[in-house]
Amino acid sequence: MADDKKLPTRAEDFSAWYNELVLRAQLADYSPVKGSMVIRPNGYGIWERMQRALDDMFKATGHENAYFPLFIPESFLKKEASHVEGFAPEVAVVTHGGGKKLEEPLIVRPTSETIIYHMFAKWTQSYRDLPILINQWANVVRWEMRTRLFLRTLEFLWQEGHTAHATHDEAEEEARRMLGVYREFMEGWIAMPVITGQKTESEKFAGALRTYSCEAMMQDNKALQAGTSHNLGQNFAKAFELQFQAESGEMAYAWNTSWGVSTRMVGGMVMTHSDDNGLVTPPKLAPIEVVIVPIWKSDEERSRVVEAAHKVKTDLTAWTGRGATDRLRVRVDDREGVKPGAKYYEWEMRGVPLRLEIGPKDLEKGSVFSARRDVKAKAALPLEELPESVARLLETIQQDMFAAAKARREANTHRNVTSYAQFKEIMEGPGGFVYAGWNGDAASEAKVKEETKATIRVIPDEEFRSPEAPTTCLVTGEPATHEVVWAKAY
RNA sequence: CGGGGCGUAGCUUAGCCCGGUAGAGCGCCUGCUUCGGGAGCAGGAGGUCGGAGGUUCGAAUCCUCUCGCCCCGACCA
Repeated sequence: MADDKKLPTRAEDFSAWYNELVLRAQLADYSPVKGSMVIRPNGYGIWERMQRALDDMFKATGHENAYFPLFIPESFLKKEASHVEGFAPEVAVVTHGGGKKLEEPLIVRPTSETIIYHMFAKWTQSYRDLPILINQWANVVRWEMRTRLFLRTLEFLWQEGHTAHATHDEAEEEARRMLGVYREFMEGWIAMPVITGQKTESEKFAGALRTYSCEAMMQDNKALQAGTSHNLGQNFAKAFELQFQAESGEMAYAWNTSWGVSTRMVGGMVMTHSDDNGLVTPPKLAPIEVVIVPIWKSDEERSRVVEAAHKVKTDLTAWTGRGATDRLRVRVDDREGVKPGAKYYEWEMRGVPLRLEIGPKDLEKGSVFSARRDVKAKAALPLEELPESVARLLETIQQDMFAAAKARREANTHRNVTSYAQFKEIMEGPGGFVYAGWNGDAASEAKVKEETKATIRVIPDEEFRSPEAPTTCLVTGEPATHEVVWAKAY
């Protein structure tokens, strides 16, 4: 009986834990259409905070928002050979409109490269029109066979940046810059450490020259690709005749990049930080940072304590120490008929980072009682300078969550793995990230995937590489051309 | 699309084998007492048993068809 109030635990069934948590924390709910979901206010509030932070970062790096339509002529998808090959199986096609069969079917965008570069071509004549730095916030549709809340659904929300440049190097710089922006966001806001690097040929985006990605480790030791940035080269420019006249007078094809992150990050946040009691949200993304629970026995106490609770909320939200527009996000739970303990469990399930309890004893002492969501730590905070101490505590929580996630990743990262037998043991057992040598051959990559389900997540950027580069390929024993990170992935 | 499982109240489900007209827990509503880690008592609302057809005096239960969902595998941010 008490058991149906508890979540399945991560240890006994990670996947059941995740699904149940997403529903119970009211992040999302299943919609009547198989494979799609409703994002509820609790979940959407987190997404909105993600959007705002990222959007500011995109603007700061010179991008502007625009909006391109949902429907794309089917013929557009076919113009770039590897792109159509990559996406055709998962595209939803509209064949009828207004009660009539359409002359040309429309596809529902799985991504917008084709329509965007078609438009860019229309807008570009000279090198003076470049670069074009555009972002759009949109929904996209990919008809997946197997779906999971936030991680893979038929429709999802994302942003896709699309840029056009005069030179390869400029495009390359842009692709790398945005990868850096993603990393900064994931680590600074989601408190989710990531490894950055380049994707192998077999894992790169259909139509790209090179794909870079941010890879995070979830609590089941599986990798989550949390964001990607592509140098598209001139593939789309050629397919859509995106040309410009260079300073020299000659015509040249533009160089493009595209980069995106999605509501999948909400799933990443859940699987990085949450525990068996429910959601744990990093303060910076929490729609509610502080919940105040008043505690009383008699009616007389109730009126005093509830009044004090609202006064504390007012003091906290009026404080401008984080800037006039970044106020503390506070909620008072003064519902009657629900006992304090029940409220604690409820707000813990919903992931509120900090709880303040205010009862008669606290009022006497001139303090409130605080409880952190991320760790079991409780302490009295003096009412004097409460906003400052609350803000400090939230900042500490944010940092501690990042540190804990990073420590967990490191503890489950294996380096100096040279024997394939040892590798198999790791993948069949605890899993995690394995740094190892690779001969650069897609065949050895495919063999490992076939035999262990693990794939090369990324060819890591320099700062993540081992002090001594592996010299032999994990699979074949041949000389290694790269050090790569292997893991099972979502 | 293959293999496995399941549809009974908002949720979890009992009943089905052996037909007799639906019961529980949680949640919800009202009232009183409670309230520093998931409250108690009393009263109450809520179900064409996924849908269609058949067998039968009678179907949640037996038969046929159908729809949907979940899990496992083949595709993927």
